[in-house]
Amino acid sequence: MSTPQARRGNTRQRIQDVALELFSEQGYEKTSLREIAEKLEVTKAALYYHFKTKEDIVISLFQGLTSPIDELIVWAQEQPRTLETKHELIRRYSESLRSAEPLFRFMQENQAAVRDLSIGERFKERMLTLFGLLKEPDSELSDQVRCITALFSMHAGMFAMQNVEGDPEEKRKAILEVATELVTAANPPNRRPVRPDSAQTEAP
Amino acid sequence: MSTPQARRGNTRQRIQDVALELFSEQGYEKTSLREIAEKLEVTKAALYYHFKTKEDIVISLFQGLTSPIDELIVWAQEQPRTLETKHELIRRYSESLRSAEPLFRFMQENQAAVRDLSIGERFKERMLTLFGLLKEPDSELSDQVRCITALFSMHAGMFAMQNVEGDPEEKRKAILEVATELVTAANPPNRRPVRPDSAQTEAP
Amino acid sequence: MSTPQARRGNTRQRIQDVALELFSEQGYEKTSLREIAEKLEVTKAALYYHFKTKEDIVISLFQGLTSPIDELIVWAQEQPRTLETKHELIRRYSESLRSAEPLFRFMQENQAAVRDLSIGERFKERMLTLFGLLKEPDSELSDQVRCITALFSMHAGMFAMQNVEGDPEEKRKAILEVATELVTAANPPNRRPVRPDSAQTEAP
Amino acid sequence: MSTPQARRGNTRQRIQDVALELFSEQGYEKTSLREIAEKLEVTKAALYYHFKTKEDIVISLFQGLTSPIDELIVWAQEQPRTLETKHELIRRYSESLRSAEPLFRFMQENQAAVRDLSIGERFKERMLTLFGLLKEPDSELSDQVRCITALFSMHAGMFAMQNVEGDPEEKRKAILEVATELVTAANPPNRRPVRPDSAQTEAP
DNA sequence: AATGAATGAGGGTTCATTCAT
DNA sequence: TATGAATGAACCCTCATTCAT
Repeated sequence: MSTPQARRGNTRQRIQDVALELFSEQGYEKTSLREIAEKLEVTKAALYYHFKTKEDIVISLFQGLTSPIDELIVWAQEQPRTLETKHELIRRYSESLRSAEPLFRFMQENQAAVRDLSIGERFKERMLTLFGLLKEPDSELSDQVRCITALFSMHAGMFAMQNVEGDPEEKRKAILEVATELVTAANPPNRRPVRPDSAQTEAP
Repeated sequence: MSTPQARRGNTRQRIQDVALELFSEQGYEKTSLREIAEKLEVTKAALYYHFKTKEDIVISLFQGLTSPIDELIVWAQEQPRTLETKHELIRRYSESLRSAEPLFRFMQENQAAVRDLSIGERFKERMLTLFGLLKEPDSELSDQVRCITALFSMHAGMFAMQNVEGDPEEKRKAILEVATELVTAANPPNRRPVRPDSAQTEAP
Repeated sequence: MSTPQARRGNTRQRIQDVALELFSEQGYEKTSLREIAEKLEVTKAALYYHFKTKEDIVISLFQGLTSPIDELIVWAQEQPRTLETKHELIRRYSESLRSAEPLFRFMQENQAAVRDLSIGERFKERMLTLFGLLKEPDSELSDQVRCITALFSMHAGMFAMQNVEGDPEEKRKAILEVATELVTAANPPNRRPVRPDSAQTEAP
Repeated sequence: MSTPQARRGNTRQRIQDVALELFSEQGYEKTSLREIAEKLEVTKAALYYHFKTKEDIVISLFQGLTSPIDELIVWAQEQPRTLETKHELIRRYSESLRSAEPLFRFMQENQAAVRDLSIGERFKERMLTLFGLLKEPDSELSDQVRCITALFSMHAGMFAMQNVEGDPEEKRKAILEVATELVTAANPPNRRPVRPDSAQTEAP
C-alpha cells in the first residue's frame, strides 16, 4: 500500500493527506512536522522540498476549497436577491462542504491557530460575504442570528453530530433542512411591504 | 494600580485574568507562560507557585463555570420533561453563559487544544447531557440537528456576531430567541400523543 | 504518630530523618527540598529555618559519624602497630558502621554528588588514614589491594547483600570475618623472610 | 583537530566521549547537556539529533559493555562448575573491565542516578548472575561475602586505588590476584564431596 | 527527489534560595 | 517557629527551519 515504488511522484499529495489527518486529529500546533514526516517515513527535510513552510501546507489544503466558494459567491451575486436564490446558495454551499468535512473540522477546532495563518482572514471575508448574501440589509438582530446560525450549523454540524447515529448523507440533508428553515425564517415575506422607511411595495 | 504592594495577595487572580485574556486572544498553545508572566511583571516561576502546570491554570478558569452548569442539569432532570422546562433550561443556560463569554470563546476556538486537556472530556459530557435533555428520545434527525444547533448557537453566538453591531445584551436575547424557536420546532406538539409509554392523549 | 503536638521541638531531627531516608533512597540530586518538606508537611522555608543550605543538611547527617571515626583513628595511632591492633581496628570500625548503614549507603551510591560536598574530601582523608593504619608502609600492591578491599567490603557490604537472605547482624559478622582475613593476609607475620608459596628464603 | 570539517561524521562518537568524561568526572545529574554541547562547540539541539534523550546517551555508552559480559555469562554456564572455571571467569571478567574503567567509575559513583536509568536494573541482573556462577548454591554467608567482595573489588578497585602509586596494569593484576584468592577461599575443596548438607564430618 | 546534520529560539518545568511577616 | 510569595538560573527537550550534498 505504501511501497517505495508506489510513493513515486505523489509525495506531495501524501504529505497533504497525512497533514490534514493529523492537523484535524490533534490540532495544528500540536502536530509537528517531525510527526508528519515519521508517519510518511521520510525526513523532515523532504517536507521542505515540497512546501516552503508549515503554513504553506495548510494553505495548500485550502486551495481546493476556496475557489468553489468564490465561484459560488460570484454566482449568487449575479442572481436576483430572492429567497429562492438564498435557498439555492446554501444548498450549493452544503454540497461544497461535503468533500471538505475534515478541513472544516480542522478549521473549526483550530480557529485560534488558523486566525493568524493568512488563510484565516481570507476565510473570514468569505463568511461575511456569504452572511451578507443571506440576510437582508437592514434585518433585525434575530434574523441576523438566524443567518449566522444557518452558516455555522453547516460548518460545525457534521462533526458536532458524530455521537448521533445515522448515515452521514442523511445527516447532511437534515442539517441543510434546518439551515434552510432558518434562512426562510430570517426572510419574512411580509416584511418588506410593511416597512415604512422605504415604501418598497413589492406587491405582485 | 499595579505597585508591588497593591499586587500582594491577588496574584493568583491576576494570573487567571491575564491567562484567560491571552488564551482567548492568541490561543492556548500559542500563549506561553513567559508571555503571561511578562505581562504581569513577575517571573515564570511565580506562576508555578500558584499553579502546578499550565493546564492547571485552564482548569482553574473553568472551575467557576462547571458547577452552575451541573446545577442546571440537576434542576432540569428534576422537572417534568415539557417544552416549558426546555425553554427555561436554555434560558437559564444563556444566563450562565453571559458572564462566561471569554471562556467560551476560548473553548470554541481552541477545541483541538482543549480536547486532551481533561477539561475537554468533562465538558463534552455536559453538552451531551444537555442535548439529551432538549431532544425527545426518539426524535428525528432534523430535530436532533435543531437541538444541537440551539446549543451551539448559544456558545458560538456572541463572538460570531462581533462584526454585527448592536448592544451585547440585545444580541444575547436575539440568540436566545432563535435558540428557543429551534427547541420549539424540535418538539412538535403532535408527536407526543403517539408515544406509547404514557397515553398522553392530547386531543387535537 | 506525627500530630502537630508531637512534632513540637523536634523538627530538626525529623528533617534529618526524612532527608537521610530520601537521599539514600533516591539519591542526593534527585531529592528536592520540596519533596522533603512535603513529606514532613511543612514548607520549604521551614527547612531553611533549621538548615542554611541543602548541603548543610548532609553535613549535619555526617556529624554523628565523623567523630567516632576520628576517635577510632586516634586510638589506633596510640596502639602498637600489630596485627591484633589492626583486627581490633576493623572490628571497632564495623561496629561504628552498624548504626550508620543508611548513611554509608547514601555515600556509596552518591559518591559523585558527595565528592564536591565538602564532606567528601574530609571523608576521603579518613579513608586514606585508615588505609595507612592497616597496611604496612612498604607492602606489596596485592597487600594494599587486600586492605582497600577490606575497608570497601565493610562499606558496601551491607546493601550489596540485600538480595542475600540472612539476619543483618549475621551478615555484618560474616563481612567482618572476611575483612579480618583480608587484613591478616595483608600482614603476613613472617612476611618477607618466609613467604611460603615460593621458598623465597631471602635470608639476610 | 577540531575544525568543523574534521568533525563531520563522528559527532555521535564525540558526544559519547565527552559525555562519559563529564559524567564520570562530575556525576550524571550534575552534568547538563548544555555543558556537553558547549565542550563540543555544538548546540544542545545537535545532541538531540544524535540521541533521543539524556538517558539514551548513557545507554549507548553501555552498549559496548553489556554484550561482552553476556557472552561471558553464556560461556560460564556451558562450563563445568569447577573452581578452575570460576577462576577463568573472573580472569576474563577482569579483562573485560580493563577497557571499561571510566564506565565503571561512572556507574559506581552514580549508583543512585543509574538505578532508575533502565540500564541499572539490567546491570544488577548480570551481577546477580555472575554472583550465582561464583558461589556454590548453599554456601555459607561468609563465602557469599567472599564472592561478592571479589566482584566488587574488581569494579571499584581501579579507581579506589588512584592514590596508590603503581602501573595500572600491575594494579589490575594485583586486584585479580586478590579476587582469585577470595573465590578460592569461597569454594573450599572438601566441601562438595561431603555435602549431604549435614553430617559434614570433615575428617582431620 | 530527498537526506544528514545542525541551529536558534523557545517551550514547560523544577530547583535551591530569600525575605518580609 | 514557621509561612507565603517570589526569584533567577538552570533544566531537559522540541520546534520549524536551513543547507550542503
